[in-house]
Amino acid sequence: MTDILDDLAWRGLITQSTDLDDLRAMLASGPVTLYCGFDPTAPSLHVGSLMQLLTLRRFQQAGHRTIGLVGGATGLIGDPSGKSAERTLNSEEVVAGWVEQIRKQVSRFLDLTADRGLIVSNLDWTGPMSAIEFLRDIGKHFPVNRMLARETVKSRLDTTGMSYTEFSYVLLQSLDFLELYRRYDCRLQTGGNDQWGNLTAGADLIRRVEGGSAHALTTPLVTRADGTKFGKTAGGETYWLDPELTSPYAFYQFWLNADDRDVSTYLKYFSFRSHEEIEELEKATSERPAARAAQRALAEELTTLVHGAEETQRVIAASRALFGQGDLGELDERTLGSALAEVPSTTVSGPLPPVVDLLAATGLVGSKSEARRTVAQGGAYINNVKVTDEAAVPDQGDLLHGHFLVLRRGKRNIGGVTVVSE
RNA sequence: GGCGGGUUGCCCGAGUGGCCAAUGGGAGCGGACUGUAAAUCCGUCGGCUUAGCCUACCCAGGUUCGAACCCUGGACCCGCCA
Repeated sequence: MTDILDDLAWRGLITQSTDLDDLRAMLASGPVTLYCGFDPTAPSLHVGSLMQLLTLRRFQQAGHRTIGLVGGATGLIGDPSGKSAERTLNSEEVVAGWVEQIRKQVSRFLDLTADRGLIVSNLDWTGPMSAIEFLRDIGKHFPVNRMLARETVKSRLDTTGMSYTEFSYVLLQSLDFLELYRRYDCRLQTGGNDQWGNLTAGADLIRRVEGGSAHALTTPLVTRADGTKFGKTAGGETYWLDPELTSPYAFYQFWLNADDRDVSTYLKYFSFRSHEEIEELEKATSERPAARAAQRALAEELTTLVHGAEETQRVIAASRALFGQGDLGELDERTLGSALAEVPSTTVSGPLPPVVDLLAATGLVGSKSEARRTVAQGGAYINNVKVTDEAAVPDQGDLLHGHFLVLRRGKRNIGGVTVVSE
């Protein structure tokens, strides 16, 4: 088996780590228990969290024991890392609901059989703890002058300020590491690079309290060549892992549309393909970028990982059908119907409404005004035929197989209309 | 506590009684070029039952034929002094 650290390093997945030689020796001497935490700050994890999930998975595949921690407690407090302003607290009920969602998602990526991996919530040990206990046993090990020197705190002191609640966050996360060290002999915590301070604080606490040695390892912040935020739509919406929040089709398209300049980096970060296969794909990208072999491979692999093989085949088929060069009318009814089931759609019964209304109904545009504008600018299509009249109304003859319309806005936003009998 | 400044569309920011749905920039969107890529250029950018109407310039009142712009009260933010 290749050394896990060598693999991570090759993939560019190590940004910072505590004593690498020591960590390497530890990992080489036998299975190590490690963990990574996921705070319930939303009902779902997103593509950014994926990197952490997959890193845990890599460790697990290398024979180590992984713990996925769900932040039932920390999610109630709010991590100030990387945040420029105080966040509003979410209610306990809301967070409790999210904990369950996140727990399910994390479980998907880990092998939880035979003690190879487990899922915990930090509320289990933080909940029963008294304030006095917390302040005496944990707080005592955190000198305020050192806390104030932390980048997260410093930047906020000069600007928007920070509540005691968020100020204390690092203590809770450190307590988690200590607790997992005690319970499971957990020796390593991984996380995004913005977590470095939180991770090392935990390792320090373990040293102070237990005299033990524990490590921290961070992964890079994922960037995009065009400078926009990774994992967000152009409009700023997040790509979630939950199929209810981001459809598998949209998820697949997200990866498929990766910039040529980024795709090789993403393959290394996110794919489980071998180094050789990845190098092959890199070569393919530089030789025939238009074929987007790397993007296709990446999109297929990750969609499979997150949404399953079956769903992935459906979205690939849908993408192929809808973006194909051929006539949409030549697709058989079943293929077309399934393809449209994957994209934003609407159903109508009764007389067909104007194109403008249909565009708005599918969500392809935000308003009818926008729909009119799109038509006026020549960016609206029905069944791949440009719509030139703002008042256009499709007729029965436009319906494919008697009940489908394929709407398109711009180059790559496709929606569907299904006509049902009343 | 005292004095002063500010709050405008997704963001930044101009506008100080009618010509303002509101200059300009950014983001977004569409087009051209391509490869469902990038860069570039062009266009567009509150909503609607679209020659018109409705809603909007922190909130609530008022003055006026007419207010984002004037007056009164309120909320929030930011400087300087203490």
